[in-house]
Amino acid sequence: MAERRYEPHEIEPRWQELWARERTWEVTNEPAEGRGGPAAGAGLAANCYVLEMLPYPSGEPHIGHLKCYSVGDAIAHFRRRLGARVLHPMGYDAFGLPAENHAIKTGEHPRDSTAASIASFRRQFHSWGISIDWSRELATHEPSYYRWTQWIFLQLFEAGLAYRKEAAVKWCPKDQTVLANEQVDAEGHCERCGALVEVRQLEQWFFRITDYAERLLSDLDGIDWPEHVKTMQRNWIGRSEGAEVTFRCEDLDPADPVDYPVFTTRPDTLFGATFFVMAPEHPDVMRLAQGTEHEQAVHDYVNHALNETNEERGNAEKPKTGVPLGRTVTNPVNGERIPMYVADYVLMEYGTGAIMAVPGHDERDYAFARAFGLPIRRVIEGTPEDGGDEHGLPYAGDGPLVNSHRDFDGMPNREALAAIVAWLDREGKGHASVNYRLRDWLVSRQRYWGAPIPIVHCEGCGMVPVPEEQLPVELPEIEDYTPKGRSPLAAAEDWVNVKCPACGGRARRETDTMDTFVDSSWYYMRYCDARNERAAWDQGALRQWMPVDQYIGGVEHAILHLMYARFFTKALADLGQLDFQEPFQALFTQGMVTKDGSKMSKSKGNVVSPAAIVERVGADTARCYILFVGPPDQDADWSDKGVEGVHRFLSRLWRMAAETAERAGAPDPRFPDLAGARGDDLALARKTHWAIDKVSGDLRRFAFNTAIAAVMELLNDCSRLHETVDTETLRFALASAASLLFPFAPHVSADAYALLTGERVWEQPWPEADEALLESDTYELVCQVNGKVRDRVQASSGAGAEELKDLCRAAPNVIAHVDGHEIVKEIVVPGKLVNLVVR
RNA sequence: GCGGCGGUGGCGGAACGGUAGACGCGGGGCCCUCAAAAGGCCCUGUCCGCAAGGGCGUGUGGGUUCGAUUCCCACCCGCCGCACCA
Repeated sequence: MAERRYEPHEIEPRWQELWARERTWEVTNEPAEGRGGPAAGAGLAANCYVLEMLPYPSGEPHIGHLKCYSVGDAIAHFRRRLGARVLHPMGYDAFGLPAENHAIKTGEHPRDSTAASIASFRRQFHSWGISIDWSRELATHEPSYYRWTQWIFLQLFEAGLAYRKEAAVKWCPKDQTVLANEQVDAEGHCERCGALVEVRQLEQWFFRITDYAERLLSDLDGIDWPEHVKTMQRNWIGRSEGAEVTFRCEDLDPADPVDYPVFTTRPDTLFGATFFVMAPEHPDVMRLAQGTEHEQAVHDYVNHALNETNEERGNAEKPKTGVPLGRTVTNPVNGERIPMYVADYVLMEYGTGAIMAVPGHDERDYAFARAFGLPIRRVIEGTPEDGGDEHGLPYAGDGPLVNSHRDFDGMPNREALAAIVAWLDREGKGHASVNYRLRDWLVSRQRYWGAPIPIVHCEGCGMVPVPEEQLPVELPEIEDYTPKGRSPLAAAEDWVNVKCPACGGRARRETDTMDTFVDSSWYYMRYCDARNERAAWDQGALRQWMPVDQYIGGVEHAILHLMYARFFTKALADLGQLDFQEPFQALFTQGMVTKDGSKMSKSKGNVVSPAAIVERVGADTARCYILFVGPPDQDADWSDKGVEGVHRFLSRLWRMAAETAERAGAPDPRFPDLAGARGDDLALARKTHWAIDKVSGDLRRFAFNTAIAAVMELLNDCSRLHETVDTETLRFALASAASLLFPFAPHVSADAYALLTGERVWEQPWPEADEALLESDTYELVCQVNGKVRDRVQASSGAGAEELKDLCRAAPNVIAHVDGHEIVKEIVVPGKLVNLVVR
């Protein structure tokens, strides 16, 4: 027999070419009925949408991409072979800062460097053999795509969900540009030039995601996402129940008092409020201090606070600072006049930017009161073991009210809370209220490489949307990508100066571009109808595929991308553009791939390049290894030795398949009936069916590592028994191994399967385990004495409880351990064990 | 501080409340070979023992149970997210 070698570099391109030539993985938008298939019976939707998060094309794909698409491809293949028509597309999130920074440095147009990266990604995805429907490929920087990004912006604008307002934003004085939060390091330096970042008040575009806070929160209950991702989203939305309470200030003009609402989660402690604090950014702070002895101090304090970095200001450990405003407000529940302060521990962006301070029952207010010598009043009774100072304050627990009002004193605080809110409501001094931590999404960027915001500023008409038929507003060609205090687009004078679409008068284009998260908030819908030139999508096309059945990506997108995409879906559904509420029915988050225990990075020199691995051992080995190394939702450490082990396994599988095919003569699509097999043939048939059962179950729960291990076990049995079993039995076992491994290692599996059967494995239905062969007529009964294993004996599968007890009592080593003791109890677990409890 | 995830051999990791350590890596031995590479076979938690067998073992301490890596309580350690959120 000729020596046969596993040659991935011959096998892999051969199958890739066939799949490309026959467009094997393309699906049309025809309704599913015509296709039938076993899907309906299996309870699976006949149409199934499997999607991995689209890559940001920068340089070459890294090992994290390999993991993500290996997971997604395994699921896509499995669903297909269960009978579903699977949509599995690919695209590129092509706008963004790295390409722009590269352009600033080298002068190369971002479009050119992006095109080069996309070509590299596309080439590698082909070389990995990922089953992609390439007919739907898209890139977010193409005018044919961002035309519809702009269209969606206009939908939101017209619905009042996109708006402009002044906001405090991060500003780099050296680069003369606004920075996104993520471009500022922990110490408050600009990521690119290292200059200290400032805060500036500038007009910016926002999406009104806060309108959707409640639905974004409650709809989490209906989707199949990992619990930790849901928790992160819940925390980010940060819902708090409480009350809004109005404090009145009559100091400026008694005839024209000003009302300051505050949000509190503890209206039950209202009687304990002994001062009032405003955030430094609060618009009234300077007006209030004006003319008082504190005016200069307030001015200095506010300026200092605004220039502090988040890091400095956000530190809860730092001592409380602040300045009196020299004014008072009236506590609505008892008419007390309490002093006003400005302090940086109050945040403008949460609640109303002002708080009532209850030092007796809030740690921060307590610290402030201590530092400023303000009165501290207990209004809820605690117990001595609650801790705190010599008076047991601050006390955050529950208890009856004291020192409040005769109507409420003695009442448990939770009850009092409701009663006080009801009273405030009746008096018109407050009402129950819900507050969210979530803030509106700032979407404008003073950057070149993004989708232009399709708005025209007219001297007469104000903000005018660009008419739909004029979309896309294409990016102008410019020479200099460096921002200079305004968007680089502003330099393209010919482009900026336009006629107002409404009145025909002089107008200027909006020069800001959109945050790249806008582009990626709707791409999954575009795939459903990627070549539509008349609309972003056809609703009928969406109905066939959406929502995504299985979404796959890294946890780093747990909050932003996944929240924004959910917001888009809900907003567009409200606008009648879709008829579903959630974009991703199920989510799987894959863990990171590390090397030597730490994140791969160029500076550490521990980067594993997928291209180099594929070059050395082939794509099947690389894909299989990354899924075998551990549970895919957990982090995994890359080991070159481990890769070799998987390569040996695939090599053995292919070689044995080739040898067995030769021994069997011609390939044959039929398998022998092994129901009546005996001896080793029966053992191997059983192992095969065990593996089918195991891999099927493991695939459903994303346990790819144990699925691959099961095929390894099957192959180990094949080599152990290959000389004693019938060739046909071996052929069945090996073909099954190839069939089960196909979702993970498609090329070698397709090749082995074809050698043995002459068939295309991806056209075969997923194998089904034969119940009869999963059962065995005897098994090893574990015999325990007092819970410790003392012996093992053969028992027949049909044996009853009494028979099993007898077997156990008769086991030699059981006899030795029972000797001299009394059996007080006998536990029988049929099919497993007998436990004798002795005394 | 709050929330989440995790802690099992030399290593990555397996284990519906029922034989702890599947599978792989590493290590040891052997076969094939003039030799090597490749491949194949066997052993491999730990301690005692020639063996049969036994003791100990899933971060720590308790609990529930005939039986706990698994369930409950209290801690310790590590990683991730959020954090002066009123």
